[in-house]
Formats: sequence, structure tokens, C-alpha cells
Amino acid sequence: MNYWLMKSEPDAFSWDDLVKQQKGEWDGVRNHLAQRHMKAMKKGDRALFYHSNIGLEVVGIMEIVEEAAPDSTDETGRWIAVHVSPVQRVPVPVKLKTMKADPALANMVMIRQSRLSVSPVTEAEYKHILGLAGL
DNA sequence: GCCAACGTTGGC
DNA sequence: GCCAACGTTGGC
Repeated sequence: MNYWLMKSEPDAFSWDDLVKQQKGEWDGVRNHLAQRHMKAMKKGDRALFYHSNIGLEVVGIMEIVEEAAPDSTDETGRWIAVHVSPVQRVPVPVKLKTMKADPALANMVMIRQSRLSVSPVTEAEYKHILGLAGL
């Protein structure tokens, strides 16, 4: 299994929105590297849901429930999206500030490349973050 | 194929 | 609101 981190501005699409829907298309990603990561996602992979802009914290765990397929919001046919479902909200949201200050997470892709909206997370990083989240 | 100008993302 | 870090576009 692989692990990922996916960012969304809660204004546009929040953890609560996903919980309401139970299953959502992770659409609107228009960056080639982020797209490549989504193409690599397999059913059953886990992804951290991160609130960018407002909150700046990891708020929940998702599961990839459908692998890459054409993004329904894209008319050019060039971009793909995956579908995700909520697994659970984390007991303690993990702040960006906390992750930045943690030596165990210094090499995280999302720390090193802050603008990337979909990034891989190693198993060690994933487990470490779950620890910080009270799991 | 290079690079300047511009647009966007996202943290501060 | 600002700015750094990218990504994209278009002239040459």
C-alpha cells in the first residue's frame, strides 16, 4: 500500500464536505507532477486530507476508492482524477507548523515543495503523522 | 530552445 | 496584502 497527502482549501472542498458525500472525486488538479502521483494511486491506498489556506492542518484519513479516470470537470480530456472516501477524522489535527518543526518529517515532499497539491508520503512519515494525530 | 513576463498557489 | 516558488506562455 502507498500513502499520499492531498490538499484542499476548505472553502472549496472540506473534510466535512467529503464526509457528507461519503465519496468524492478529487478533481481540478492541474499540475503534471500532482497528476502523475494520482495516476500512481491504487485502490486501497491511504491519503491524508490537508486543509490548505485555512487551518493548515491534516484533518483526516481517506482511502482511494477509484483509480485514475477522466476528470469530470475537464473538457479537454487531458486531466484525470481519483475518487476518495473518508476513513476517519483524526483525533488531533496535525498543524503544518508541527510537521515543519519535526525532524522526522524534514524530508516530506509537502514540506519541501509546498505548492504541490498531491504528494507521496513514506510509510514512516505516515505512521509518524498518525502518532502526532493521536492514533 | 532560451528566457522574460505573467499567472497561480499557498504560507506568512 | 505580500512574496517566494513554481508553471506556463509567447517572442525571438
